[in-house]
Amino acid sequence: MTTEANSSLHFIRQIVADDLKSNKHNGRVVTRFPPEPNGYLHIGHAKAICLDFGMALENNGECHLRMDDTNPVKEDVEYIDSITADVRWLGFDWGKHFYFASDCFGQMYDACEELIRKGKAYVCALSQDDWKDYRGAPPAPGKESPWRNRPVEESLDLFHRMRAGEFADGTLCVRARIDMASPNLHLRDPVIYRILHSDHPHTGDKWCVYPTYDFAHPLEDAYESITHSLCTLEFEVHRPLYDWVIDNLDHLPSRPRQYEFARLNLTYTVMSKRRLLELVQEGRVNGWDDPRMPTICGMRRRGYTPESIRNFAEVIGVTKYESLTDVALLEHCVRNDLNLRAPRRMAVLNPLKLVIDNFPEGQTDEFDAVNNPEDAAAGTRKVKFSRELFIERDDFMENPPKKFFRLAPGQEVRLKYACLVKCTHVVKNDAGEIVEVHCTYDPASRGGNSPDGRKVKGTIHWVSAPHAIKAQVRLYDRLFTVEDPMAQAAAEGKDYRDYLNPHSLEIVTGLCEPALADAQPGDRVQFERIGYFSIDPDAQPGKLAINRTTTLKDSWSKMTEKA
RNA sequence: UGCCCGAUGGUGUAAUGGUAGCACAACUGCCUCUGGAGCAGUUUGUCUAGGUUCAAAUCCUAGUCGGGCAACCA
Repeated sequence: MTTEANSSLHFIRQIVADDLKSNKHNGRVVTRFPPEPNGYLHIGHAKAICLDFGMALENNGECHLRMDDTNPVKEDVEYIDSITADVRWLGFDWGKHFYFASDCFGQMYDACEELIRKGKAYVCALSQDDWKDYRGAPPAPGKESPWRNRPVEESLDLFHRMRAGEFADGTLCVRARIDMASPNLHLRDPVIYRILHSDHPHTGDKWCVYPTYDFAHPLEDAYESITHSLCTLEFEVHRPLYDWVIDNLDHLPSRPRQYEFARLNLTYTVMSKRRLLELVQEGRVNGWDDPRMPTICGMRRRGYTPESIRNFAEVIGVTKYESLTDVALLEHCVRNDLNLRAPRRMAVLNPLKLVIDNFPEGQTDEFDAVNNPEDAAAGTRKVKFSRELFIERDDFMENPPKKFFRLAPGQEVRLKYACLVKCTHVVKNDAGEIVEVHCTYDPASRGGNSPDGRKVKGTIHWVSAPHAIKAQVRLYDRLFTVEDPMAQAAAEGKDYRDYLNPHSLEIVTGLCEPALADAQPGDRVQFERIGYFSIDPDAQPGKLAINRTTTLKDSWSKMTEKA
């Protein structure tokens, strides 16, 4: 699919273009996507991935995939595989540039030593609580740590012994010696190395001291010769520290720059790793890849295509303004994509029996059905037809309003691809519910044409009762009932979970045309007049499970809602 | 509160001192063997006040509002 966006020159593209023009990095563009392996990737990450890889792709550069694993307490190998799989699925290739920040722990340790030797860092023994007092609150300057002027040799010795495991967690740390009076708190002697007696998912028990993000990140970027280090807005105030680290170390292979853009927020969902983790752990959803989750694996399972997500990332743009994007835009992107590629099938999700009284019992007919009206190459298929069919309960009304074009007593309708039928009467059960609709068909209308050119406004889908196959169909809807669950919760003094949509998943047994029997997990189809669906990996041979990706636009339901 | 960042229709964005445009959403109409898709059209916008300029969404100043930071998280 071609991108529908006009690929605007957003500010990051502008910066890269300018740098290329001024030959700032000798014509190179090297970016990186640096996830911390402590959670699953979501649509917000997809935006960042598309940006990071996109800038490289557009400029003949390279984009590295780097596990930012500097905190063993929070990270787990479990996440590494899912992250690489998700990035790959989105369609990006990091080539040989797959890195771990932890592979550079040795160099970072040396860099920290260099700072100490230069008198630009020191080992501090202040407790975390005391440190808070010393750092001070914004308007007033902080107080210097009593260890700030510790002799270099002593700091060096302590640092070595920290590494040797002589001290307990939190007893000592290394701080950069910057400026306790800075209005930017991040410059008031920030911690750059801390003691963590914790096995690391990647380096095992090799280390018990670990660099903090603020120290490690600029170094990782420099070691990999990153030219444009793109991150989200909350790191803006960290940039002076990022630059300080780069500026105060010798022999760094490159001089990377950090640029910040606004993260993605989407309506009717939450995006923070912590919230998503809660939803999973509390069983509010069925795992990280629950199709209601905004995770990449969830969206994949829901039936989203990588193309639609990439296109979405392009359409929403890149700015420094924190906004809330309407999920309708995402849905538009997937419809737009699937409309062109998803084969059409017929399925009835809320069945009502339809009997054609003038069609011989036990006889079967067969009609040609178009697989995709948007793609002639998709060809046609045969659909079986018989005296007893199922139609959608919504497609029949005993007492229809004026503009109801579907089936009603005395009204004629087209059974898609098959023939015209006219309703003669209905059969009800003791409770007064309609259990059967009886029709007669016009034998001259084979294939669904009206031989005398009479107008038949309604066309409905159907399945042949004896030929239909059952499927568990999962109808997914938005996870929350309000646009911004976090903001609403804060405003109303509630919890975001209070706004979980109790109808975000409805499971029904659908009756599908026989062609669905061949469907494989991951296949996407459009059920005519209903929506786009994807075969779930849960599907067993003969036991289909199907997820609704999104509904089709439905102007009839819009009319009835208004009435 | 101090520092940093930002503000263009309902939403997301473009306009790089020179006609405020695009997409989504909404609404009309046309068309249709998906009330889908498609086509045509309509409605709605530069936070406020000053200034610079022939000309300001754009530059300057002040204000207002919103976001971020104040973990030995990232």
